[in-house]
Amino acid sequence: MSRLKEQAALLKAVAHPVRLEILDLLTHGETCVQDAQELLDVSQPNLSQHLAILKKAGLADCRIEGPKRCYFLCRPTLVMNLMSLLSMENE
Amino acid sequence: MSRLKEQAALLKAVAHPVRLEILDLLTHGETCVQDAQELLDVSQPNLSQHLAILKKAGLADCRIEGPKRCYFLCRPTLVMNLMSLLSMENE
DNA sequence: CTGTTATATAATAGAATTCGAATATAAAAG
DNA sequence: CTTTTATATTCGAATTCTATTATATAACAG
Repeated sequence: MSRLKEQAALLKAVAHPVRLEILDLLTHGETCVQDAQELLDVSQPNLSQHLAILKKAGLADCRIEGPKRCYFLCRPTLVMNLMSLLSMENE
Repeated sequence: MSRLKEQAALLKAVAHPVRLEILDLLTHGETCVQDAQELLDVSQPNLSQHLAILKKAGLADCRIEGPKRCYFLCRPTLVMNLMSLLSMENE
């Protein structure tokens, strides 16, 4: 049952349109917040909040590079498989 | 972007431990509410609510059989693939 | 009809999510 | 130092989710 809770928590972290978009971005490679913001039409604080949620869920992490944070996927295969599942019209 | 919202909505419907358990049950075949309740440790009204959420998300539907409702998966392949993704420890 | 079984719906209260606004931090530039 | 750039954190209000309780509906039995 705690297994189910973990799985549900993971799904909850993904279950948001902006976070899906972030994850999709990250499948194309490491991205810093600034670059993501230009592509995503979200405010900077809100983007930070979403990134924090993904990080907490163990899906993303970041590397510090000067004043920038470069985010990347921790479980790229999982994310990519999930995305491809979602993108199938039927089944 | 509305595509993303739809995908997020689908994930949200799945992102709950009880609903994950229900979906898992349904992968084993059609199940009536009564039988599900015995296996799931949820109250009858709560179970009905969760089933309604899955139905609304287009993941499940039911067949009326006398006083019983037999629930089944509308997109079994999607659900099964999702479950198997979630059950992998890494990746 | 009346009661019983199986399920759904409505109402509510409390918890959690969401986003915007303001503020904080930390690195680098000057 | 002071300012600027890049990002994070905090707070609060609005919304949404969740579970419980109570009530409703629908089919069937007697």
